[in-house]
Amino acid sequence: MRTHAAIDELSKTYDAATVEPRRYRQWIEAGVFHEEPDPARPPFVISMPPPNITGRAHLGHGSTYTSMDVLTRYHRMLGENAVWIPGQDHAAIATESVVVRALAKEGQSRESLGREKYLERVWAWREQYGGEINDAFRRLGFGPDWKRERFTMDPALSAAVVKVFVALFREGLIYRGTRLINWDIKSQSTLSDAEIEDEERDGFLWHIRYPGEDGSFDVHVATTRPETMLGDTAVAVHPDDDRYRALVGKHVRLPLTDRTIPIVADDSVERDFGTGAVKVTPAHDALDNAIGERHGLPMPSVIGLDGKMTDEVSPAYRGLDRFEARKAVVRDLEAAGMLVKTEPRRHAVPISERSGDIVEPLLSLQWFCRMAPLAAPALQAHRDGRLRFVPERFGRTYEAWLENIKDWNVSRQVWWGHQLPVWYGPNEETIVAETEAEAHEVALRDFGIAELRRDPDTLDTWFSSGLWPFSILGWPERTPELEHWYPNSVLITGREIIFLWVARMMMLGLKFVGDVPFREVFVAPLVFDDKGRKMSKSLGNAVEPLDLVDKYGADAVRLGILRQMRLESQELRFDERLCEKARDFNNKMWNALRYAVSLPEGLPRGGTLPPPSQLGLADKWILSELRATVQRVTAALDRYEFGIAADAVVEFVWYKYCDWYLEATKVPSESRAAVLSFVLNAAVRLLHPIAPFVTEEIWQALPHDGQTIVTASWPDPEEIPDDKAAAARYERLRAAVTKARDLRAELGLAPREKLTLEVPAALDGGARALLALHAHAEIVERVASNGFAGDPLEAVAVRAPRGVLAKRYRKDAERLDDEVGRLEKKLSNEQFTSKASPDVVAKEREKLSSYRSERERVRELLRGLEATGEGA
RNA sequence: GGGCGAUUAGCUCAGUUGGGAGAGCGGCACCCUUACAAGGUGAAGGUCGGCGGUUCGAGCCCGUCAUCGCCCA
Repeated sequence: MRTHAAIDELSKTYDAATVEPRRYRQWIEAGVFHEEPDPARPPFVISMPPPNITGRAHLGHGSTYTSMDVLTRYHRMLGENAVWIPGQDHAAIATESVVVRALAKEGQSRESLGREKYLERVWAWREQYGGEINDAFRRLGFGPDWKRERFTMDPALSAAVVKVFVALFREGLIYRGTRLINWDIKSQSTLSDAEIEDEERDGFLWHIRYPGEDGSFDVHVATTRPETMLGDTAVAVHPDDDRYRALVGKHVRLPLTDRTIPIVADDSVERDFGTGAVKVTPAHDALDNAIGERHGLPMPSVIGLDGKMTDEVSPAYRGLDRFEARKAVVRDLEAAGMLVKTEPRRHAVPISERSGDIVEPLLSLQWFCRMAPLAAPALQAHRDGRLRFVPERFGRTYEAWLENIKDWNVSRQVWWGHQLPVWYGPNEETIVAETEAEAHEVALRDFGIAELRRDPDTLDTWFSSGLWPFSILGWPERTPELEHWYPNSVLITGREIIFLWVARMMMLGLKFVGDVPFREVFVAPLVFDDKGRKMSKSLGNAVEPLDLVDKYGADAVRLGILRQMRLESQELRFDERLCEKARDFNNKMWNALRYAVSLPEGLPRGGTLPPPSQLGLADKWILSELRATVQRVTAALDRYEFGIAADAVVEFVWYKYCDWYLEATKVPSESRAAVLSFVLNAAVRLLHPIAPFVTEEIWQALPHDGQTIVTASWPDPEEIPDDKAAAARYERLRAAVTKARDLRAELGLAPREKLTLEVPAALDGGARALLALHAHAEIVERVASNGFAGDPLEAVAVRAPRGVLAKRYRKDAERLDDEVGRLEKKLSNEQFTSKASPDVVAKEREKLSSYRSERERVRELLRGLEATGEGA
């Protein structure tokens, strides 16, 4: 396919808004993102972390999801069997709260509708709004294999969930029990740690006196939650704390109750907190619960699921809301003379991300998954290198979590999700089965009962996402997809879900498929605003990526963000100016295309270069630079260094290709059209994974092979000529030009006025033409400096009034004196020459001699000035 | 309290195994030079957070302190 557009057919500025939707449509119609498993090619597979159906595109997707798109596109161009599998997460709690809120506006509720009608309603909601984020992804140019899109609630994926649950139950890894969990009172469900955010809030630290049972001592404890004292069952101190050593084993009277509680010694107590003695409320605090477990303490629940005080407390507080109870307790403690003091204190309060309510830790009968047996293989996989984190340090985070793993509360009091495959008989007989029919069979066989009710709870959303890398490939069937694409090549995610998600996929993948779900985990940086604050809805500083796409185009948003990405940095500071700059760059590249197609001789067919004998100095230089750029970009992408890769292309295209090579071709040559076209074609392929649209548009307008740049091949550095001597010579020419431009300003010459350059007679015509062009100069021969032995380019000088030149040369000479002096001193240092590596010493000697000869040149020019006394 | 990361020009960031610091933006000067003003050319701007150590030599390695951020408890 070839298109030779005349320059006036191409708009003067690149118009992303019209190009992007058109190109995306073409890609979809051509099916370029779809792959079938092909054992003949190496696989490259990424499972898209499924966004919530309630989710919206945010800038975080700019770094993580763009990285996935870039890698998939890059590996596709390398000829691999590259696929990026998309999908969505049903997001139980988030979706439920959205739908319940909508129902509330109609005066309805889950219960008033009934489970079946309610679920229909949620599905309808999903149909209507669940696709929004995919539309956003398309606008961002993402190219996953849409035909393979999966949803965690798809029948096949739901069946996988049930299968895993039943298998884990039968192995004794899933059990039902009463444990401390995070309770969201407003949404009436348990929460995972990830759904809780600690927020600093103003409160008080109340110091309470617990009198000794025998009246011989008092113990003071401090708390930010005085209402929980009604559920205290001990006071704990550190075993090595001399202040309390004698009291351990004694009892104190718990104020406002008729109970006495023991003083226990426990290592976990912080001696420096408050008085060093802490109240222990095992039913309402995680640390206290652990102490309670260790010491076999009773665990009365004093706050109920409704947030009100339970029957465990005295009638005076019973039924009070937890915050009213706090006031009442403080008031009564004060009246009883048990309140020692009250000090204002800012402290962390756990807030439900879903409801905004203060989370209540409490004891509840729930389903749990025993994690230790699953964690051991996951830990081992990392230790023996089957799993690798990039950057590596996140591997330590992963290990630390697995080493201290706790059982996982998998049940949620939500209706939207995977309902537990659990049935109960009239006497709480518990049956776990893959289907209702099987449950009845088992019930009849094992318990002789026919009447069953199903557990209304659903599974934690992370349970189904933990199966994601293999459930989307068809597990438990041994599909070709599963055979060829598992393990995935890499997982890309943010560090905040290493525990919740990454570790669980590892554990479940190893357990059920028998291998790691992915070989590498790339942890992408979080996106911060330009002031270094984390972007969040609550701060109101989140930037809407689609607004940016409207303003600058998707390519510019992607390029702008990726240029900021660095491997070791945890934060990506976003500034809209980055997108603006990237848009400018796209336009620059676009105009390079306009220039190329406007050459009167036209662009040659086919992508081949003329033989080296027909290449000029500038041609050889730009080709060497291109080759180095290909190597740099390839190496960077292989190391997940997206910022380095993007920078390398931009620097090459803008500051080498456009600023110098393109200018150089304004001296007509036989080779220029072929080289311009070859280099730009390769450059847009290098950039295509990062900026897919503009590169396609340019590639299509250049001579090319194939239907689309999406499936074009990655540039091969071995096919690009590399003439180091020629490249070095062009660098000398560039240096001469830059020097000449320096003097322009001092001469007060306008850019359009011509400079005069004096060159040695020995300088070849090709170099003269390039000098004249780049420096906008007239070339005259200077007879004076014919004795110069080096490259005549080094003897190029500007003709200017004696005073101006003398000033300039003296400044240069001074600088060179400094350099020469520095190196002479260094090289005369016995310590340096004997201890530094011979390599380095040789390099320094070389530098010295080049500075010396440069200084010689300058001195010669100065002498020449003084001898002739000539001006201009 | 424990762990991790950052600190380089006014701002955002580069700086490859240690061999006298770079880019972009902003500000300044000059230019609409026919690919591009979403552009070009040039000049200015830095005790590389502080202190100490290793080394012939430290932005880079080690220690320590300070400030900021993230994670865990």
